Amino acid sequence: MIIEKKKAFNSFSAKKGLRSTRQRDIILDFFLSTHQHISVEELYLKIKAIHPGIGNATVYRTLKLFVEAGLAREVLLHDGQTRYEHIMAGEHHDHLVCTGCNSIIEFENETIEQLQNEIAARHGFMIQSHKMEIYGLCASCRS
Amino acid sequence: MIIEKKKAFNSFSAKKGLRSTRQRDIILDFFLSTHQHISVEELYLKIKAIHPGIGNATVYRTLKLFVEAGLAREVLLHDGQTRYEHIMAGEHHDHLVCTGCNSIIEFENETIEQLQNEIAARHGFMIQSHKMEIYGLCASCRS
DNA sequence: TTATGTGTGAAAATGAATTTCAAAAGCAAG
DNA sequence: CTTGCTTTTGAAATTCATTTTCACACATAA
Ligand SMILES: [Mn+2]
Ligand SMILES: [Mn+2]
Ligand SMILES: [Zn+2]
Ligand SMILES: [Zn+2]
Repeated sequence: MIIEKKKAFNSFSAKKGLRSTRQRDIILDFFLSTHQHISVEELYLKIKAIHPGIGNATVYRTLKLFVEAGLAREVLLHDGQTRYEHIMAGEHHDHLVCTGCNSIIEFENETIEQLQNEIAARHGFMIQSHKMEIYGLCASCRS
Repeated sequence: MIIEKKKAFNSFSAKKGLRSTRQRDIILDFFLSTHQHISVEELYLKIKAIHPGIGNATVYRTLKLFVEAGLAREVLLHDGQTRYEHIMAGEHHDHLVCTGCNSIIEFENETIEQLQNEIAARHGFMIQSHKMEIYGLCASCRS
């Protein structure tokens, strides 16, 4: 929920001693109103259309704060741009990425996550995060 | 085996009508003699130390040929550089990446691959490739 | 309101990767 | 071998996402 995310960012800011600024509010509003997996440039252009004063450096800086605050996750696909998606606390999903139309299908699989834990344990490895991307052709691009 | 990879690259070159050049031979030798997950810049510097005439553009170009030929795979971790690793035909593995010391542990898990197939099938998706990276701390970095 | 340090935007800088282009090298035909 | 045509190469320039710089604007506490 959007209001909860705003609250989450406010408490993150407070805890970190960050100041509350008009720009961060705007960037958060726009980010929360977008679809998933938006690139920084795309988000910047949307914002600039309405708020021409906002600079791209601020958008870059602020998206990193969102990641730190746990509201966003970096998604690196295979175009040269860093993308961000919304996450809710404790939520996780992985991606089917269509190499034909660049669409993305999200999925969760508890069994895989469990197997990952076993693999890590077997190597004395402590998991912090993971990513899994399956590349191929989506149903419409196959036909 | 190194000789087999050279043969594989030769037949790829022949099939594609590529010329056989001293530079490509050198780059292939150096690539095959490196450890896994080397960045283009790293490989270029190693080569340049012995063959100062070789340019980095050629190294970039040639590594892409190796991927096309099926000898190498691109590995994108979270430093800003593209890395390449050796692959044998039909082989696949995934990575545990230590965020402490940047070391990489490789693993294979048939059950996960199977589950990936099921997930893809469920979405009418035809898999071409996939990647899975688990980030965290390796055994030595934990202590 | 003022003082202090943080945040911002424009512009410059960075750095990986790609492109350009003239010169060099491979290769097939003669 | 030589010739002629084409691909490949290296140096330098270019691209493009991202980061940094720095002067100025702004948030906040006193
Ligand atoms: Mn997603
Ligand atoms: Mn590997
Ligand atoms: Zn598609
Ligand atoms: Zn480690």
